[in-house]
Amino acid sequence: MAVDLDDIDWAIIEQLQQEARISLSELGRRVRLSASATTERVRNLESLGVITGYHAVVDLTRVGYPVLAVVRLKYPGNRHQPLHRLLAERREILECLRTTGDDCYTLKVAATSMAHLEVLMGELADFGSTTTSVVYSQTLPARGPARP
Amino acid sequence: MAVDLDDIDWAIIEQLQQEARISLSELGRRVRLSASATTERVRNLESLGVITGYHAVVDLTRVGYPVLAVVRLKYPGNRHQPLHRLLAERREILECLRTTGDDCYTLKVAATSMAHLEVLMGELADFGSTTTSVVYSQTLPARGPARP
DNA sequence: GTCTTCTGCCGCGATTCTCCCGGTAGCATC
DNA sequence: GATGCTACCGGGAGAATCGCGGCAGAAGAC
Repeated sequence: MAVDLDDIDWAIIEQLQQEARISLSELGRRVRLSASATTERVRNLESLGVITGYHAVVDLTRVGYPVLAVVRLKYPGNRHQPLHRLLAERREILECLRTTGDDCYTLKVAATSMAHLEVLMGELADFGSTTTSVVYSQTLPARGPARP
Repeated sequence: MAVDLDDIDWAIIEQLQQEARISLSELGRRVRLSASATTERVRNLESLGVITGYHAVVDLTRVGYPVLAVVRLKYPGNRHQPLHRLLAERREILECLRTTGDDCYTLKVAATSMAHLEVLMGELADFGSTTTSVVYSQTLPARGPARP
């Protein structure tokens, strides 16, 4: 499952984690490789599934979602289909992790207001008992892994 | 704080959330605008702080971090500096949210093995009591917000 | 030793994109 | 109707991308 990556691969990954929109020639300059060799490396990392995508990140508050919450969902049954349907419909749910422990799922939810959050919590409560924590701040800007 | 965005801005945001490395001309084609107008809009979204960055996402397993965990940290004191230092040093900590409720912080941690996770948990336990849940799977690929 | 194959890199030319500019349509304001 | 303003378009210089052939070094066969 794990792919082995040399220093240059890691340098490429670090750069693209930070600034995904730099040109391949600029990236090549930074990792000291020609543009064509860099292109080949990047394509390779993509097709190996090491790099899974490139995403713009937006400021949730500035686009109208000032409320962010972490929800833990304790889900008694085994019937996961309806939850999956909700995840697909409700774009306010930004992330959903299935975990060990008492709380089967941990979700990250964005809301336009506390009233909106209340509505979303109502929908989630259909599936089991929830524990909600509102986020004060992102202490860390989300980031990717470094070389082990 | 919130910026008001029209349909075209949202179309641009949606496209760049999905595929951040498309060219500005291609983006322009998709949102039915000339390349130069598109460029101007994107620059504007960046300088308004709506778009905060572009990041490559990697497959954690394929780069050597097969273990992902969500850690809740109950932090009794008020002295947050040491934790901030740990966050800066330890790149295995991918995300850190400060939240309401009993557990002051919620972290996302990547580890190379359970043994490695154990070490990381030991370091976090210095700050307070922790609750760790290992992640089975990401039910949802992390995504950004849609138009409210 | 040397022949073959393979891998990773480079350089080149055709196409495409980016960047910066001036120009213009629409819409207020005076 | 003159003036500014905003958002857009088009054009041209320069840069980036893409696909190709070619080359150096390593590995393996004999």
